[in-house]
Amino acid sequence: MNTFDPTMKSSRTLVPVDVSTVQDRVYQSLRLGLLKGEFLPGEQVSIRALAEVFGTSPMPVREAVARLIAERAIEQSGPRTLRVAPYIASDHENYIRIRMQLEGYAAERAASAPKNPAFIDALRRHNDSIQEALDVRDFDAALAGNQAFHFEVYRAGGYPQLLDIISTLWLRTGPIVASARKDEGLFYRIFNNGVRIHANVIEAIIQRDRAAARRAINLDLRSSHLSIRRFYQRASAESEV
Amino acid sequence: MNTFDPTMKSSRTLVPVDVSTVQDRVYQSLRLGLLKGEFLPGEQVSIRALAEVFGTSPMPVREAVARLIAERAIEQSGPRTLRVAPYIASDHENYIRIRMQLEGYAAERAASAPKNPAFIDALRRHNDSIQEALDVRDFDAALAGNQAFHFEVYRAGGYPQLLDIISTLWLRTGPIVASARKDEGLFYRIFNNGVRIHANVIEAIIQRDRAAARRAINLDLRSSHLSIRRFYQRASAESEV
DNA sequence: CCCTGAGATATGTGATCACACATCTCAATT
DNA sequence: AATTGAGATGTGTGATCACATATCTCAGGG
Repeated sequence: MNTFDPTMKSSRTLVPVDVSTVQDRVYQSLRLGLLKGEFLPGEQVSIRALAEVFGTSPMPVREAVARLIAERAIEQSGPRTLRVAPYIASDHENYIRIRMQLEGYAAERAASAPKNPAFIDALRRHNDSIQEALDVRDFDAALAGNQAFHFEVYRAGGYPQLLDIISTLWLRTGPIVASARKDEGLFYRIFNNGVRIHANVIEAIIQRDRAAARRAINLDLRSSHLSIRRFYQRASAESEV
Repeated sequence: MNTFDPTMKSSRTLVPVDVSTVQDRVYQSLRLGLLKGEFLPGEQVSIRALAEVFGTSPMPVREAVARLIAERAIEQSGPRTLRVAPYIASDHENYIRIRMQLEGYAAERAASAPKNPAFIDALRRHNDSIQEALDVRDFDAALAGNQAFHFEVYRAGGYPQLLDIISTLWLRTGPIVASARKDEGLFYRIFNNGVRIHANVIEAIIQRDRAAARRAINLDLRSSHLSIRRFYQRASAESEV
């Protein structure tokens, strides 16, 4: 009798189906939304409301939110209230310090990793895409390009575990950076400055200069941090008037 | 009419009651169990079984486990199976590298932080407690002493966010280190060696020598890592016989 | 005018049920 | 003897319900 031969599958069009769970997809969706700046720092979120948006029961959202709480991207601000991690100047500065350690380390390793021409091309392409996005005031694309550039570097220098931790840290600071869009001038300055610094990162990697690569990445983090801090200082000063 | 004056509470015995949720307590309990080595790396866990142990419904355990999954302390090894993160040599080495960056950084900062006599005393006391525990072969106490020593250092040099991330990393490597108890000789050697290295850490902190503090902490991590790797290599070689 | 407290509303939390499915056991088939 | 597949069992997953309580609104009393 003819039986199904799994080794034949390459000659068929059958392909593995998606086996992910609802909570996984909700989690990924929330994660992406946080990175894209669709949530404001400190914004209150509700499990039921999110469930309605996703068209699911509250159950999968609960699980996804529990994971985001563990990653400190969402926090419990009261006994029965959840919110996106707010901007707190001192906390944010501390996170930047940690990111400088880890992302600087990853950049160092990227600089000393075996060179690959396609890799350098990719870095240039990502950096150019930021500039192009800025030219047409497409801030979503600028954010995406910035993220792509950084993770291209870290992927080259980091192992999966390092990348994973760095991702978690981006998840925490993501809404904060993204909220800089509120001030178009500020946003433009941050990322315009970033493009120049990224060029230094690329140069350091080409030269295999570990220390310079770390310095450049750290400068990128620090300078955008300072701009954002000024932004929030000004914003809180205005709100007090 | 006499009304209740909350400012009087200091003269009464009334004290805030525990408002933590069940899932919080379950989470803390699981976390402590992982750090104390009550779970083996790769050990399968079941939500329902844990719920029965805790005397709750599966619900709070689900939430707690979701958080531990996000912290990579527990992982989904299959569609409907959960297990404690197993020992995988290359993964563990990567985590050690990350820990060297972060814990080394925290140690550096501890060395340059303003000196406090009570702090040095606490370090010595913790380190002595490890030695005393080893003398009577009390491995639980040795593990606890080691953890207390390290976090005393990190608390002095780290801010809450750094401490938090380091804690998460300990949660992942906790069961692995704790499992070294299976080989009493190995365990004794690791921690006996650790006590000597800790003395160097203390000395570096007293001397305010940042580089030496980082080196000593990194040596501690690396040497115990190498011992554990040998332990697992031997164990897997035996199991193949 | 300020404070109190009742009532309405919305929230996370926990329990319970139903379900799909991975895994194992073991007898029937080839 | 090896392989198949039915059945039992245990698992995470998702939906639903019940509940305590935080927050807000607003009328009543000081």
